[in-house]
Amino acid sequence: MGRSPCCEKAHTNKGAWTKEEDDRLISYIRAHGEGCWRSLPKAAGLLRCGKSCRLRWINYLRPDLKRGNFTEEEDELIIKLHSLLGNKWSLIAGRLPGRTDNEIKNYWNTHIRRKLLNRGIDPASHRPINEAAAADQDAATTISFGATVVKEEKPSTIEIFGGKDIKTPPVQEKCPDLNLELRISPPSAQNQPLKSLCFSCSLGLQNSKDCSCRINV
DNA sequence: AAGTAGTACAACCGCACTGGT
DNA sequence: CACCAGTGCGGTTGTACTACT
Repeated sequence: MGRSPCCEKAHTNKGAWTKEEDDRLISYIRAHGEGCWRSLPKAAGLLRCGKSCRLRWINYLRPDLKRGNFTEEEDELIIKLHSLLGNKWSLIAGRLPGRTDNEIKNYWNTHIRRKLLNRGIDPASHRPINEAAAADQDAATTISFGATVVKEEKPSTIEIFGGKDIKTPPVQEKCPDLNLELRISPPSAQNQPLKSLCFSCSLGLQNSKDCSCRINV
């Protein structure tokens, strides 16, 4: 049995949003707030599916969005976060106020990828391109993922970013040279007094090779 | 000026996850 | 426990714009 479609496609608009549609969406959300995207289009008088409304609002219409070019600092932060998190665009966006996952994803694919390639760095692994190619060959024959070999069959839940749970995949697929052995511990263990944290630790990646504060030592 | 290639980004699609029943 | 609806995420596509020939 298949999942029912998210909307009645025969009666929905697709493609670029018009100014009038934007205005309708903005005024509806201002009046009623976000939530219940499925029923929103009908209530707002929009011939769009809820998904489309949500995307338009989150990626384009939200008042707290920072439009315009990325700064050099933002570039470096994205690269750093990507090396730690992989293609977890929503998590990366969470560390960049005013930026959306879609925006960062697009920016990565159009600008940063090229920038890293020009530096001779493989954008997927964040290793020098020669080394990354060699690692790829290894992976093709041994199915090894470098320093981190994940044996568990089922995903486990880890907590990072102030309480948001994410699932780790059963296979570690990104940044093979990074130790992403994330701390899984009862809440009591997380209530250690806070030292001043380095960048990696502030992300919940205490055992990362990038850790400079050695909080766990 | 016209045609073509490259780039940037908005939007769509499909799948996974979550919570309610 | 299974099922389902709603939502969120990541990958991909479509298209407008710009640069180049």
